[in-house]
Amino acid sequence: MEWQWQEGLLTVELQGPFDLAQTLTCGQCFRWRAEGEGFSGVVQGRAVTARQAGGRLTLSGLAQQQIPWFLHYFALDEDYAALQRQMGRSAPLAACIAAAPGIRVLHQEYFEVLLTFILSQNNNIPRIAAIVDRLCTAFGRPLPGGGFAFPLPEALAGRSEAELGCLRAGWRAAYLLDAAEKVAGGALAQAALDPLPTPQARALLQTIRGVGPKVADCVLLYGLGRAEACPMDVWMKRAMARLFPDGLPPCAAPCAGIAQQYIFCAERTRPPQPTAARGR
DNA sequence: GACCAGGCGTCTT
DNA sequence: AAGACGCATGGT
Repeated sequence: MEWQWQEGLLTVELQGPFDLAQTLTCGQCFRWRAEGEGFSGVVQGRAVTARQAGGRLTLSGLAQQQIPWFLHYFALDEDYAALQRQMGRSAPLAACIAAAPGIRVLHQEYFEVLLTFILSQNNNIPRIAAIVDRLCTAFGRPLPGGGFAFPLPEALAGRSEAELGCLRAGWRAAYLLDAAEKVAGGALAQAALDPLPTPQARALLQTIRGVGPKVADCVLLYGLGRAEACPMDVWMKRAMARLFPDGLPPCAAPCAGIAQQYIFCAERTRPPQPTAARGR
């Protein structure tokens, strides 16, 4: 894709479907906030602003050498037009894509995804975001332009549950500590997971306390770039069963997690179904 | 007050 | 293997 770097501002000419707002508000990330015409967030230890105007995305706050990383972060190096053509061979899936065709599955930072989705269990999105904010404020490096980086594993490893009390994360605090310790210790460092086939990586992730099948697949999909990983909670299983009584179609299997993201968003915004007329 | 929220660990059958 | 239950917190 074409891009231009000028005075700290990255301008990308978008190819294929892309919608910044859909991408940042579809429940896959927790650190972006709508601000004015665009969004602001902290990624890769940089306070970044993003703004879309039609077929053009502009980013500020990043360093020049981070350009390729950020293009990959927004999945701008992937052919989503082709991906959607492929998935759209299934009619119900095509309908889900049509509900939010501009979604892209971000390539987020592994440790951040691990912790934020541990926090997501039996929780709601606004509160997850609030806890993540407090986590960064309390344990993240302060950034020049204000705000805080996401904490390093080492900044949390060895802390006590009492020290995490300020997060008001409840019983999830103990899970954060176990995750941080295993990542900092190397056993669950990204370098240990990247070489593994997805099933083995999934099993290793689940050795962290508080990481079950759902959180593990969120980490695989959002944090480790495994597009085939498909987070399934009970709500999602019900939606899948209704939309795909014969199972997810083969055209979606290699990118089941990406398909799942369209389904999640389409279902979440689905208008209440008219119930059968009831006498009264 | 009851119920719910992108679950998981533990304890029962 | 599958189901019930509690978990801490905050919002309807």
